[in-house]
Amino acid sequence: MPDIGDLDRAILRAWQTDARRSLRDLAAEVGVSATTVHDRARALRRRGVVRGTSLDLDLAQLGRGVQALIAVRIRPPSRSSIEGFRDWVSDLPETVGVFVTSGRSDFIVHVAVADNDALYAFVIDRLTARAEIADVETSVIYEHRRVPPRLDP
Amino acid sequence: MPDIGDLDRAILRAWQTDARRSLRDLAAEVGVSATTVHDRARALRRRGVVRGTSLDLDLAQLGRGVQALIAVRIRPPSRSSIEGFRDWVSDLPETVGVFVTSGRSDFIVHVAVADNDALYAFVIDRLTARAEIADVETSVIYEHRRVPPRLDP
DNA sequence: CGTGAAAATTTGCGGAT
DNA sequence: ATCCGCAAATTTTCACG
Repeated sequence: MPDIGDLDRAILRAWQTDARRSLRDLAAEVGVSATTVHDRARALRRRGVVRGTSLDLDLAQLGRGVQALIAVRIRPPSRSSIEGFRDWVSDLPETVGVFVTSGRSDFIVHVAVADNDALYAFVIDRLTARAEIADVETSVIYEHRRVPPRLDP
Repeated sequence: MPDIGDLDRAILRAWQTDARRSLRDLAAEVGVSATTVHDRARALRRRGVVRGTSLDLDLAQLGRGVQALIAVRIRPPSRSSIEGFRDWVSDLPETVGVFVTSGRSDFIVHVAVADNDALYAFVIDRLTARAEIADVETSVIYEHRRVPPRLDP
């Protein structure tokens, strides 16, 4: 588990602000050549440090103005139940994220739906159709901020 | 609030799989010219449908192998308390996401730290230093999946 | 890690439907 | 209002030192 290099960190820090920034731009910011950034970026991808690049979308403008976190408790909390539910819920069209957690609940499911009616329907029609669900608790999201992870040198 | 067009949806659907895909590539997949994709992509950015592009990082490889969701209850839950805490917690180096929610808690804070000791220190040293915190409940994240929002035609 | 050159992409402009 | 072709500017990519 060798620590990641300082140059890689600097590249990621600059790259993180905009996944589409040009290598040339990144190179100028971190003070190396574009080729070096190219090589490092490729290596970071290959090693899986950079898993991919994604779009930050305004879901409200895409017809899904209501988001919620739904805490779910599964019974029994066995591997097969956990993995089965995880895979099933990941593929629902409403789901935008799934956390498998310790504590009061086994899952926190992050969903985005059209409106409150759709949220209610999701919880009482789709979720509770699964026999392994022991308990559900819904929290509406008023605001959600993603914070770019701070990468200190 | 006019609904977004079918072409825009198709572009976003293709673009979403990799924010760095070339316009040419996207154009080939959706069946229009690269210029059109360019124009649409720019318009989507300008309108804020696409807020930005981000890197999907493996935080474990960056020395932050433990993630958690921390439910926080604030007293009083007034606008100034809520916004004050939100802004403060957003800027902590451990924070990678902040949800402002209804329900049992006012916030769900998503953090990534080096190890369990760092998590414990974060909760009992940093968080509870804020006078407005009434209650905290920590859930360790065993697994976290981000799901690209499904954009149906 | 860098240089240099070739290949590919992005981007602005004008024009067609 | 939408979409495309074209060509210049820029960026990515690779062989080599």
